[in-house]
Amino acid sequence: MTTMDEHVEMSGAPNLLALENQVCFALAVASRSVLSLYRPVLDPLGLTHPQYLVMLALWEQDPRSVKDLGLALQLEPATLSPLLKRLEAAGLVRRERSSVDERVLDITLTQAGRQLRARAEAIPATIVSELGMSSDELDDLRSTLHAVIAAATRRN
Amino acid sequence: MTTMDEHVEMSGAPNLLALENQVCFALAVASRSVLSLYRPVLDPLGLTHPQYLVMLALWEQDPRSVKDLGLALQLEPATLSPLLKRLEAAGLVRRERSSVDERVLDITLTQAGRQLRARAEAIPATIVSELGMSSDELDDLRSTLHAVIAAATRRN
DNA sequence: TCCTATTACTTCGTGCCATAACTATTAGTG
DNA sequence: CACTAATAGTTATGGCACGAAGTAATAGGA
Repeated sequence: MTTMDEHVEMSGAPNLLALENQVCFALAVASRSVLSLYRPVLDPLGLTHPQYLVMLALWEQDPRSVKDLGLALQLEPATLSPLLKRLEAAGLVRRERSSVDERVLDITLTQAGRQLRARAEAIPATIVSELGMSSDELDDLRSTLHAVIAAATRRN
Repeated sequence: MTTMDEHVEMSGAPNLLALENQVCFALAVASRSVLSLYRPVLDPLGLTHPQYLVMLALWEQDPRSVKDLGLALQLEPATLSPLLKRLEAAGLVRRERSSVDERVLDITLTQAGRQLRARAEAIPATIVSELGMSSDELDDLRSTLHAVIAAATRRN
């Protein structure tokens, strides 16, 4: 038997190439549509969503190297490099070569960067309320997503 | 009580700003990591993942307008416009103004575009096998994602 | 009919994302 | 010690994504 929302042809054979049956499509749309909820919330803080994630990582630990941030956020250094320059231009972080290893760039929060955390505290609740989903549903979603991430990066 | 994979502080209060607790982060990483599985599979077809989704939409129905594709794929016309030009340059689609309404651009599959479908048939199974998740898990994931999409776009 | 509003698409600017090629520094080995 | 390999980050290129502004065509109302 097939699940309730799988698109099935008249013949009874599921169309494997039907857009609605693609998990990748659902993932892409879900990601874009949820992220778009953050735009109006992050705009007043002067952050994009990826920048917000970098700030979350730095609020957990600081300073951190570019490589370390890349591991935490699953982003290439080539993506982080210009992003961190924008955060520096916004006055939220400092970018300084490590004195013990000149290859490493220490990303440190500025005073303004640390203070921004207080304004960010309200964001998760705002988004959850806009989504209108229960914590149980969200917990379920998050653990399902973690399973997919594990599956997709197993052989990485 | 809290769920198994939620990050909780020593104090017992969950850190709402912890990276690992963010659904948006899990969504972004899951989307990127699953999409990255498609790259080596789509490369031989000369398609990027968004281009593949457009082809899926056109294989379901053709011709379609840019607006129609945008509704089906949840993409802005400003995103589709250059993407469709690249598909045209690749010889997969034709871009022609509708004769009944000159504002509308009819996107039509070329012979090569229709023929590409045969080579794409194998893709879903390939990806599912690489992911190594059961159909039940994938069905569950897809319906969960559809619920999130509905929640996030409710007020669109 | 004319004039305005709407619609469909395009263009522009900014930012994200990945791969590849490059520079500089450090580590490891003979 | 010198030479090579490995590591950290940057830059370049191509493509995706969105908002805002613009153009052309159509629809609707006075």
